[in-house]
Amino acid sequence: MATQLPCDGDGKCMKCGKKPLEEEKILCKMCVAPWHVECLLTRPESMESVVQWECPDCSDLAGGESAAPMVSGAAGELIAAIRAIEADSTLSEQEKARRRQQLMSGGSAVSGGGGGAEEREEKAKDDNEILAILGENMKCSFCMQLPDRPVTTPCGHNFCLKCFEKWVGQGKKTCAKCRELIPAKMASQPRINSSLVFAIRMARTSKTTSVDAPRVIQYVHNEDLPDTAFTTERAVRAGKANAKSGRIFVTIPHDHLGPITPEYDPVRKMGVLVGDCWEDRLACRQWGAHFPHVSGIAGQSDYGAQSVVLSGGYEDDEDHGEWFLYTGSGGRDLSGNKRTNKQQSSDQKFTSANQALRLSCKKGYPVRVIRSHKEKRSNYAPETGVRYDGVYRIEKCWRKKGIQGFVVCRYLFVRCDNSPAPWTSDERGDRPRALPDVPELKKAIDLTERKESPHWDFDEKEGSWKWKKPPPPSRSAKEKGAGKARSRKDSKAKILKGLFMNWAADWVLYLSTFCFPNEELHFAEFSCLLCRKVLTLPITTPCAHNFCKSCLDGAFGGQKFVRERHTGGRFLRTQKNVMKCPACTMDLSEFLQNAQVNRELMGAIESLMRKFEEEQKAMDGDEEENSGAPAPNDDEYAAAASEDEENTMSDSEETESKSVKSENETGKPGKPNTVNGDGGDKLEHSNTENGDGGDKMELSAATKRGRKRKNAAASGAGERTRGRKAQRAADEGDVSPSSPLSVRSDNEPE
DNA sequence: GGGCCCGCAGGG
DNA sequence: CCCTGCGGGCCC
Repeated sequence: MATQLPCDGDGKCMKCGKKPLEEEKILCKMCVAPWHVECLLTRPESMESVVQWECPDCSDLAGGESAAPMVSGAAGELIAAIRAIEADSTLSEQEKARRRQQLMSGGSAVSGGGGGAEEREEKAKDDNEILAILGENMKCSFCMQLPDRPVTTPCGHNFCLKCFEKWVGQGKKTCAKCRELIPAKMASQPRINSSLVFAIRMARTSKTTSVDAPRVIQYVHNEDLPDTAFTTERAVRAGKANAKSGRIFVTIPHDHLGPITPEYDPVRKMGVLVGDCWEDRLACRQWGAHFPHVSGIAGQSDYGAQSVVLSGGYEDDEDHGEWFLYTGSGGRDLSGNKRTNKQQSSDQKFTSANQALRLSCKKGYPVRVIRSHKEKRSNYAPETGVRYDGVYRIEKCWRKKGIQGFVVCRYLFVRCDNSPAPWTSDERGDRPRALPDVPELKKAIDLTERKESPHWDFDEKEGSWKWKKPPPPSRSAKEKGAGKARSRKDSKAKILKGLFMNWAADWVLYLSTFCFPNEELHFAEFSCLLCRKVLTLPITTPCAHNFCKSCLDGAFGGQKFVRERHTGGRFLRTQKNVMKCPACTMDLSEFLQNAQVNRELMGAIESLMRKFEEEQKAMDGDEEENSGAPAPNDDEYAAAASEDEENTMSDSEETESKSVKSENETGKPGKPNTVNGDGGDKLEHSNTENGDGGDKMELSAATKRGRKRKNAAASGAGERTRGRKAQRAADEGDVSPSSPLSVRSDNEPE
């Protein structure tokens, strides 16, 4: 087994030497050491396994098969001690973490503790301790509070964004705490440190939740998935410049306004949560947050706008987090087959997308807002990828002369979401706020303000934002169903290729497409809400959530149903231990005392499973028996070439049945294609890596007429210029000249 | 890091 | 059908 190494004290990966971002690191649950995910031979497969992840050193030691060479005897003892903490079922996860850390930093492990009487107080004390520790280490040196919108200097000191900006604004160039020089870039473009936001928020939540019901339970989940690599089983699809979109996971109609709530989310059953991140626009699209692939505005001029992306495409944009000024689209010269152009060349008007935004302004509709890492001038943009930041209302819109001298449409967006923004450690969402002062309004032309009362508004009684007037009915005929979006025309192999059958969502998609096309299959019935895989020994709670028995056992590992209490000599009545359903707030302690496996459900699943296996076997036959080792780059699951409905001429003959050969050329040094090293004996969750080698991406077979632009001819050869990659491939003799790109088919290449 | 290119998706 | 578009990979 190749040696694997963690990150060193400076945060540098000892394997590749790079300094991974926070989100590219994973912490071992045993020794709390950070590891660079990219350099791991085997990556965790799911969120759950991220939380439960053990580094190669610790797991090697545990397995006892081959002790990792760099773990000394002393370290072995340390790990044993950590294991003891880990095994102590009387400790909360938090307490375990605390003790692990104590151990790592040289303190001695606190012995188990009997879990009895003062548990609650003890816990509260711990939580305060966490807050205290947090406060010590990262108080803003200016206001001496836990930083609001924390920014972190390279020297590792934390400040409120506002305080920091003030400091820098005074011309200071060194860290207020250690006098280390602040790099100019950081000084001018500080970014919110989201890990810190998370840490502060967690500390605050744990403090409040120890007393009462968790208010921000959604945030726990939410923050569970900011890392693009692990957010969802399929969201990680490596984006390709010209790729087709993957399947849409949510069931909202295309013109859905407002937040995407759980009922539209058969996969996670959570909806799209504020703070959800994706690697790119394609993945974001798959969750319905913003459908257009390139366009920054989703909307229809006579209906309203669904969403916008802040991506730095227009220099007039101005981002203040809770509110921002957005620029309309258009006014640019896109000739020469361009999709974007930094240069304005004409005035923008309130038409199409711009008009859609204006309509949403007038009606007071909520607009979903996505921020992209490409927006470099904003403090609030994510470091990587794109992020859903909740809904905003457009309070005013107008036109003005933009920076480049042409008139642009302007929109004042103000946040109005029930969940706090990703950059605050608030526990609550927005309250109605006064409109900001916008100096440029003085020079506004065509100012539009809302006259009627807004459809989406704050309900004082409920203390939350909601539809005060019903949203306009969807006009979108087809709803994107997670299961139904696929047509029967798709080859089974093609679908299967992208799926991982342990995941109930994928499994249900497969079943509902091929085995039970006429049945309504739901995700929930088959998936464990904890492991998200197909239920084994399912238990259905009174609140109608399903879990594997083992997962549920694990969730409440060893907790007692009642607590004995006594003060001094007096015994008090035993107190019920509250055991909340992992999916909602219902107390399951009663139920769990006699929880029974849902035999009927199990039977149903088993028979479905049988059916599935039959289908699969049949298919394996068709596919000439090639399902052995899951080679990361295998092409055998290639798909029927064209499924383009819009292609009226069935020119599939033109799409030669040729697969681009992939001898696993390992790509260029910079980009490891196949991380999965040894395939191992179990199926890898390999869709992240495997489809990734550019040539192997499935692309639409027929290339349509090239784009007919006014002066398209000026762009080059009279006939459509072939893509460079195709050109290169052709040069290598891999692709016949008539076939544009890697066309794939069910057949093996001759 | 800037420029070029182009399949896709959606509006009208 | 035609037009537009705050992408993203790749080459220079």
